[in-house]
Amino acid sequence: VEHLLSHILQPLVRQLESVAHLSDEEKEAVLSLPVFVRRMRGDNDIVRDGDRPSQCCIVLEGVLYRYKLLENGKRQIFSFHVAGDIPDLQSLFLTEMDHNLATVVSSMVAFLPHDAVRELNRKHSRIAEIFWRNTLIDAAIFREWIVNVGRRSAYERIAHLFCEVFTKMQAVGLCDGNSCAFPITQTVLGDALGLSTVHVNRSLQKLRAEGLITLAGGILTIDNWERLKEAGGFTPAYLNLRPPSMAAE
Amino acid sequence: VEHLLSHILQPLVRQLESVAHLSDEEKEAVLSLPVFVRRMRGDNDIVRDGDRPSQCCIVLEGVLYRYKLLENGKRQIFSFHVAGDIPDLQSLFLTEMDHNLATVVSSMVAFLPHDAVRELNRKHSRIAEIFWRNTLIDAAIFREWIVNVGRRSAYERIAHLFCEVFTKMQAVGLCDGNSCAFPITQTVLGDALGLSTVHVNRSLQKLRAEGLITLAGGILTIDNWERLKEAGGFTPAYLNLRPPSMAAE
DNA sequence: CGTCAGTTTGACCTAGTTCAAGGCCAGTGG
DNA sequence: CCACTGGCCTTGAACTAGGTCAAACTGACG
Repeated sequence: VEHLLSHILQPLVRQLESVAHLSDEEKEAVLSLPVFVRRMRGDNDIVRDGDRPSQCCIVLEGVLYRYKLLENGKRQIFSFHVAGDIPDLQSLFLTEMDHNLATVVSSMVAFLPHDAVRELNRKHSRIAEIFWRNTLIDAAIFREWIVNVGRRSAYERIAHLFCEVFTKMQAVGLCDGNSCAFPITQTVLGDALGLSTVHVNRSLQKLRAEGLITLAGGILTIDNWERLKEAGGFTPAYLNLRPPSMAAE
Repeated sequence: VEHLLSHILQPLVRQLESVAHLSDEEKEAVLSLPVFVRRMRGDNDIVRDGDRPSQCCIVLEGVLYRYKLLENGKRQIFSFHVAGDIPDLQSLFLTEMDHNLATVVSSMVAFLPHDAVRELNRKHSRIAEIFWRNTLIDAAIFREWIVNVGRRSAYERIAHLFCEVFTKMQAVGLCDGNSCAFPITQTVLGDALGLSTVHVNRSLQKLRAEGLITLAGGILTIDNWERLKEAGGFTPAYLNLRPPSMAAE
């Protein structure tokens, strides 16, 4: 078991376990996927709108994000991804990318051929189900993102995003107490929330002034979880995480 | 073949064929799914946030929509569904609903037990793939919806939504020339686009004044497709429709 | 003919944008 | 060791897209 814990794809297993139970055999199967690992500098596209990738990628370290660019130069971001996530699993069945995938900061990424995933799915229908489930959770997060951008104020949007990111990271063991890495500039934050940088800045200050969070040096600290949750109208059900007790097992 | 064309689930087959090819055997398998059909009045919930449905539903006629309600009473809609759509296929793997599904107008809905879908998936892995693919397209539409709400003006948002709805309906043969049914009130439109009713009204008038569309009596007519597309920044790639030539076959 | 749901209009208001300028590092190169 | 970048964050002032409230209008339907 020792070698499993130190395996390079361990973050993937941890992520899968945050939403479903895996047998030892299934873990073994996942870990033996043939991947090609690459470190990438920050702010770099990995896959672009219009590409037809033949592999999907797994975040091992760092942060990725997905976005679209409009004709007028505006950018909309619709997800952030941390260690263990497979941000472009959808490319397995949607041949042409309809958006871009890029690094926020320097990251380690594993590339996994579609064929290998397909074979894994064929052999382990349970894993295929979990992958499918993962893409469905992705969609559930998009739905909530729509609510966030469509119906919440700037202040609420930011609070909500912080809750979501923190909860997801906690589920895969990437938090340290009530802090987690959050190396995201205010400009990027604005593009994720449909806001201008200036207004993100001001709303952020309000969040700080009210003692809900601390955000500095790329570290987000939740100073008052209850009030932050309330401010963002956050309810974690849509993330479909296993209850912590089960996840612990 | 005659009985196939008049089969009650024919709209489902047509929808599946708009995104993937189906063999005769596969069509037969889909059509023989055991469903329970029900007509529902307009503006009625079918499944609610928090429910744990054991079936999913297929629109046979009419229009459904999915939405969430916020604590403060605001509503955000994130999709409309027409004949052939399976709006809550995700409930197959996400046990608890994170949103509501309701009728816009009086509609005919077929209910399909999860067990039957699972069995179909097991027997026909190609169909399972197509279903998966369908949920991925759902997610792609959500992504574009985020862009719409996050980064486009009211005028652009409405134009974009019209393009999307029209294109989707055309793909399943629900348009009549450059017109299609669009029995959606301005209030509902506002909740879909993150706008107030008043502002939807004014933007709509602009769209009309410029001769891009006609919308009256629940019928949407596209008067200038090119300019409407441009106004909404619409590019249909994300819908992952098969090219019309293939779909025709 | 009244009612009810939906649309339209007007007037006023505010959350958020835009533009432009400073401030604050951390890193680089002399 | 210091000056000089170049990101990023912060601030201020003016502006505008869109929201809110409230009333009038329209048409369908019993």
